[in-house]
Amino acid sequence: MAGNGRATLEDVARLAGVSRATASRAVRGVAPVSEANQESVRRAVAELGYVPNRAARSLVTRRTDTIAVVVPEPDSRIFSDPFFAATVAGVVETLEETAHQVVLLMRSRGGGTERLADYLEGNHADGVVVISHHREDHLPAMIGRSGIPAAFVGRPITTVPSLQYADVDNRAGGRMAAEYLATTGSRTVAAVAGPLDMAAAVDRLEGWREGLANAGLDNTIWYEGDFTVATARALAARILRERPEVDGILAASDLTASGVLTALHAAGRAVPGDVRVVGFDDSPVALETDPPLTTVTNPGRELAAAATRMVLAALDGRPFPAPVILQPRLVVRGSA
Amino acid sequence: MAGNGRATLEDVARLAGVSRATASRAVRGVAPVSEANQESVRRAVAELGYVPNRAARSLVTRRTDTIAVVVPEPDSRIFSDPFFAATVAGVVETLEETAHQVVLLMRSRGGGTERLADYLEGNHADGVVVISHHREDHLPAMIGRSGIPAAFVGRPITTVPSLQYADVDNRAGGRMAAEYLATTGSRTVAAVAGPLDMAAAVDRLEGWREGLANAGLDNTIWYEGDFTVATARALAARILRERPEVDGILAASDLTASGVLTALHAAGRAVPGDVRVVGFDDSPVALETDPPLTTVTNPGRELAAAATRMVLAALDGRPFPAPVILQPRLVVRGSA
DNA sequence: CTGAAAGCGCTTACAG
DNA sequence: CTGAAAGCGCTTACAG
Repeated sequence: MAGNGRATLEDVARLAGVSRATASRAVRGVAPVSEANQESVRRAVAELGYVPNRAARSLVTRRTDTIAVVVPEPDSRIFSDPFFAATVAGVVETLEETAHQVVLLMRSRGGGTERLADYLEGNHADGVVVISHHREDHLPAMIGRSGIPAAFVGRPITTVPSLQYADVDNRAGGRMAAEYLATTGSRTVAAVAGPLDMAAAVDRLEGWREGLANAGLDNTIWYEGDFTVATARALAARILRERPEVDGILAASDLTASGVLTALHAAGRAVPGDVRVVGFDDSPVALETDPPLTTVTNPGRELAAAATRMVLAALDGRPFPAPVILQPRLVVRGSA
Repeated sequence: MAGNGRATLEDVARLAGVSRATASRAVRGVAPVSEANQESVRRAVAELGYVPNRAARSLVTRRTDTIAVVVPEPDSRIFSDPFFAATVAGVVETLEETAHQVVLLMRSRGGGTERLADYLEGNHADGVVVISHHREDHLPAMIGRSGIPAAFVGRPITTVPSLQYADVDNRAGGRMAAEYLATTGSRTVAAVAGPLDMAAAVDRLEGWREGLANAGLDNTIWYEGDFTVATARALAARILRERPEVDGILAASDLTASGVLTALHAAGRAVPGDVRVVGFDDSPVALETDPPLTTVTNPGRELAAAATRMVLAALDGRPFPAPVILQPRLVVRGSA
């Protein structure tokens, strides 16, 4: 056994009475190796508690068996949004099955995205899944330059050909939400959008406006937010001041909707009696608010799993032909 | 240059006109190497865009320059708690400076913690920071067995000698919260605890009960929760049913408190008029509720940074002598 | 189906 | 301060 107490493939081979090459093949389960040798190697591995040395393997295979999850957000609060939490879980779960390790890359506080670029260009990961991408992080270009297999959770806001992603049809979702409010009685509908440097925010806003226009309602009352509760509250309060006649509010996320609800409560407006509210995400938050949220589905876990599988596919040399777009559903609960 | 287009140390050495050994020393910035050679290596590195191969380095140094963040939770919703989000950010930030990569290890859904054990015992990481640890994950024992340098964010619930951790003094924090309610007028105080398989929940509950006893109040009205909003709501509703005379509620976290607030609103109880509420964490949530929360500080980011530095110190062979315990403060806002 | 040999890209005694 | 050489622990043609 090696000096430091950890068994090497050499030890396994010796104990099993085979060559290192055969031991290597048996350990990895790649043909061809006789049943008898397979068995003795298996036994030797168990007895020695052998675990392959990742670095040694990586050095020759030129793969790191590492996928980076890139969260180009300077602010950790992003995690507090259940959508992103689900997203991270989706990546981790999918990669568990393939024995890839998941490296977490965040944007440094106050810093830019250079560190991300260095990491990616350093070939430290085989592939990357990008979560929560904003226009000015320039991730699509950076990734294109590095040539690393990648997929985005959510459409990249910069259109780059060949860039893979998985997304929900946010525009259709927005349309559904708006048309629902319109067809069930709301006459004056305002919207609290997400940050317009993110594709999801842009697409939902477009969908809302389309839906309201289709229903013959004014679609010009909207405010740009940032997916946080605090901003949503402030904007909702402002809406009530500036447009007291509003009887419906479209929120860019469930977290946004919960902020809207708080503002409505504080102003003494009943929900859904006076003002009806529709969220987006169908996250656990939708069940925790009072009343529970009518919202649009946006399955973060599945989207992340799909994006991860895209990266895995690219690594296998069989890239996906097209983005994965999931159709959203409207879930009606108490808020509208 | 290497066949695959990436420069190796060999290429750098050749271009700089030095040996590989000298190039290696210059790249790492370890003495001794002459100024002239330092400069030519620097130039060669820049020209070739050289980045050291992590695997090759790791193979000889026997370090991976990787720290694992272990989140032994089967449920990704844990991330949605701003405290944990802050904690992850604290680790990532601290490790940015040292060029360690951060591997994210979660417990598999429905599965146990064997995968975590395999990973740790496989020497894939140099050290580990544990976040959100429960009694039955057996992480302290597992880590003891593997011998890997580790630190917990939050006191491990199983007392193991030499185990390092950073925590806030949860008991003192609980006491402060309870005594504050008692000395400012609450007569019947109930508590919504966290899950009692976590040390933070146990310690806060003890602190509350001590504080209430010190003030001569009944300290037997408490319910075990799980740090989620939904459970907190249900328990608060139950408290109002079973103990309608309650005029103060101690919540195990800000998220818990927000659930309590929702239940109180739904029941038509004014806060702080009828019932006063104190949270724990002083997270962003405390500013988002209505009214904003009176709460106890629990700086997740700093605790995580401290735990991370403990691991780093252990890797340098200078382990911390004792756990880091931060003193909490009570922050008075609108809810009590 | 199997093994001897080369080689992945580094770091680190060692000798000078 | 510098360089030649060994070696970290694997995988992979290649030949048999």
